[in-house]
Amino acid sequence: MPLSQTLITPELALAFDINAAGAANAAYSHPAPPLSSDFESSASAAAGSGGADEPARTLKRPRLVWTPQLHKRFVDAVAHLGIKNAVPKTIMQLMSVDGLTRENVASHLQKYRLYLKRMQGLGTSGGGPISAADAATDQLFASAPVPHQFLSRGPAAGPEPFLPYVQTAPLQHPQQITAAMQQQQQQYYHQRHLGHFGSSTGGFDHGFLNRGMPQPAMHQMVGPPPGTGFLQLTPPPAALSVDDLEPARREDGGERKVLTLFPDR
DNA sequence: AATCAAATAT
DNA sequence: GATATTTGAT
Repeated sequence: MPLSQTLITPELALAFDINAAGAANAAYSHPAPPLSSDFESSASAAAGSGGADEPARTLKRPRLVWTPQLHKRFVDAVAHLGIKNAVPKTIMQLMSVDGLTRENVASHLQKYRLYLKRMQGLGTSGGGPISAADAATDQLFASAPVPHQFLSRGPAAGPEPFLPYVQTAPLQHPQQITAAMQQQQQQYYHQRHLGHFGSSTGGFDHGFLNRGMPQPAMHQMVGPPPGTGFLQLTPPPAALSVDDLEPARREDGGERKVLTLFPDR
């Protein structure tokens, strides 16, 4: 283990960084220019200088939360790349979410592939039982439509014609965005609570059957359950930086503190 | 160097 | 339980 790192604990360094970003956070509302220089985008600089004081590599970034919005971006990216080119690096680049790392994508991609594989198997025949563990992890994946090409057996399709967000779409009003996001959030939590497949005979209630079906507004179940903390990376109309969000705090005990972009309620 | 899938860790 | 990290192979 590198002795050079032991002088400053990750917590200390992290706290330091929070303070540095604090001023910017105060003015949350205006579109924060990508502060991304701190993290992995500075890899080249770090390599060049060879200095030991590069925080980017030393610092633990907060654990990424794959919101339905973010996942949708992921799926779109994969779809547009075509299965051939859909590898972590390119996916990450296409998504153009600031602060998103290749490893974030790789990890997610691995899970997503397992999900797709399971789906194909279940297509025609009765299909074997899905493990409880698998079913539990499908929540997120069910939130975004699965492009048809993913389920086909034939040779991989090429990149799709239209490109969605390489160029930033014209901005909507912040209020509208917030509202839309909240709706999706509600839906997400709705699924979390009522989720699982209750169906007994025959019909599965897989998420992709929900394609385009607007859920009637339910009771007002809002906001994350208190106590469950997470950091949300928002997949932005324009690239947003993770740095814009207050990093989740990790303590030695493993306790995590929360932070969400959305107003609590 | 990237990627992948499986196992394992947090 | 969800995500990260490690591992070993290509």
